[in-house]
Amino acid sequence: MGRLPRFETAAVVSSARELFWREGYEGASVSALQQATGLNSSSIYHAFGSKRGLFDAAIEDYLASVVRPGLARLRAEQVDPEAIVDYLATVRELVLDPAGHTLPDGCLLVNTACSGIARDPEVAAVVSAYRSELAESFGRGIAARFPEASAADREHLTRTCVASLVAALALTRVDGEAAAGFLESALALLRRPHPIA
Amino acid sequence: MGRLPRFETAAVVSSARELFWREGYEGASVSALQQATGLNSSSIYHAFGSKRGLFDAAIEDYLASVVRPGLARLRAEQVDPEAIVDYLATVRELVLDPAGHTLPDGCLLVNTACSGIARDPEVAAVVSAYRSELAESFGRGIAARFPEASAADREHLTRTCVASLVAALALTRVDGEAAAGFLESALALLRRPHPIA
DNA sequence: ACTTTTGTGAAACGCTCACTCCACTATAGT
DNA sequence: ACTATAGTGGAGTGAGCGTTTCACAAAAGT
Repeated sequence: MGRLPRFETAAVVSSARELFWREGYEGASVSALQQATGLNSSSIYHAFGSKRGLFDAAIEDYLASVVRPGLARLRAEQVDPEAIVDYLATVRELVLDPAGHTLPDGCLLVNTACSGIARDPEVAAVVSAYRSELAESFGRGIAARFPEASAADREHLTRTCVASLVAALALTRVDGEAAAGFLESALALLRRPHPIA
Repeated sequence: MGRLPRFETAAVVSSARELFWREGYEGASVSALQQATGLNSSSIYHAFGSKRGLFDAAIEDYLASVVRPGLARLRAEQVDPEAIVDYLATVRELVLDPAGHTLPDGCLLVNTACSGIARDPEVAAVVSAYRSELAESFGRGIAARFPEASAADREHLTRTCVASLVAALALTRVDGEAAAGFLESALALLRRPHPIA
């Protein structure tokens, strides 16, 4: 019953996600969100309650449409020993793109962690869960690559790889070469025969 | 000639630096800066030209008063082989502080890199130079610790340590334990007898 | 056909933003 | 003492912020 919406929620959230990714939560004004989504503010507030509600939806969409597809091979039942290397090498290519068209704004969630809204406990929990998810996926990739290593060594290597990724995404905007360097050195660790001497 | 200022520039910039660190460039409003510094807006604009001018001064002060003193032992002529370990261990303690009173907001420059103002080329250059400065200092610490390692190995280890620091500072706000974990794993690399097997 | 429910459009809300203006005060040089 | 210069206080600028309101449009259930 009632009038049908003239928009597709998925497309709206996807547009909002792009804007938040580019401009950050504080930097994406509601009027810019109106332009990006094609909805006017009354529809936005009707559908999502607040700018914050749309942001939450955009984060969910980011995880579902950007993060998890990228991690798919690391989340599979059988993990390819090359999967973790391929993942980091792919991100390295993206941040190195000279035109900067592919991954110009780093990671929506890393950017969020460094912004004021990260003081909101719910937002902090989402970013923290994202880091856990990265760590779990990377851990599986590293276990597949170094099956004979100790759990402690794999744990350290996993955290180092996650740190290299987070740092690369944090600095993509200001220095793509440096970001690629972080990933290159993480790859160097993964290309050794054993994780720890 | 002319009336003398009723404030000390150093104290004003230091207060502004704290506010920008806590709230970010966009998040620190001019009226909040008035409260923090004790100056009213006309004095701020007279002395610094713009909010952005005060921000630039705050960044300079951050480098001079926070970053470089911390790196002092790594910038000395003779670098202690323990200096790089001590540095990372100290940061680890700071981000782990349960009350979060010591380093609650990560790094002013990392936060800046993840915000909208990082698209300004001058700001990007300052953050990029900060990363270079970190890398050079860490490189010296690692050369002192692993004098017999190859240049390539030291380079990789340096970048991995810088990445671990940057990632820890990026996530301090949302997950201090995870930030400490990044540093812990970097320390594990440094505590091995040789950087690469 | 009519009621009920829901989405839409446009205008406006009070508020804060970065910034400016100007009269006034205070000092240094002459 | 006077002039030139520079800092201060306070009110005010227009623009933009997130959000709300409300009359109206459109579709589902009876």
